[in-house]
Amino acid sequence: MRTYDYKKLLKEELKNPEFRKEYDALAEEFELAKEVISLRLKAGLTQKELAEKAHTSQPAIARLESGHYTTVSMSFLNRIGKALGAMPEIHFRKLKAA
Amino acid sequence: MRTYDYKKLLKEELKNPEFRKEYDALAEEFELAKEVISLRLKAGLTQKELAEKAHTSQPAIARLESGHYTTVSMSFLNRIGKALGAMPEIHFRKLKAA
DNA sequence: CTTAAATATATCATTATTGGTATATTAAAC
DNA sequence: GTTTAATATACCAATAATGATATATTTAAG
Repeated sequence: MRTYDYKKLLKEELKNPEFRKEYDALAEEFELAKEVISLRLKAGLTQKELAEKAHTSQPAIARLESGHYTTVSMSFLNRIGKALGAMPEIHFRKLKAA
Repeated sequence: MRTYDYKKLLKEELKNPEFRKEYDALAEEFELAKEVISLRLKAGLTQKELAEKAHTSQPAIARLESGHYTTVSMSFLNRIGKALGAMPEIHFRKLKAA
């Protein structure tokens, strides 16, 4: 059985310039996935553990963290947020005129 | 047939302290609805017109603007955003420890 | 290497969201 | 008052998102 300390792990990994660069380079559209992953790791939770807290399944968390969240509902995000001690906020950002 | 100038209308209405107060007093959870309404009015669109641009129905817009968006999907918001020249952004805001 | 935990992918049933339509309500113009 | 446009509400069918499960892959420990 592995013993993880994700909090420490992420912290250490972010000190690594290469890891940091790749971490930050993820496209804008994956911001939410990044946030979920980051919050989950900081809370020291595995996907399975978060899934249990949010009353969902590990595969559902994996789907969310994969970054394909164009097909995600606010109610789902609300449950995830609650399990992570956070709340989702949505705002529309104006784009430059076409 | 009424002729509206929503841009002007909202601007004028927001000058009214009472209107302004009520407008701002809407709960945090209605932020998104407020944004949609504001963006739509600034674009000079009716619910029906926005619905057509977003390939949805006027009642669906009304539902969104009513503020009950815990049951709204990102794909729906993406379409609305596109029609309004904006894009939805989601972030998790950390809550104080329970 | 083996083993075990964590994460990712796939499939299908169930449930939630949205579409479509009708109609009610509100508000403005006349 | 009437008429018309805009918005809101209600209902059910169609569709999309999620649940549930199984399994594959990745990663780390030994």
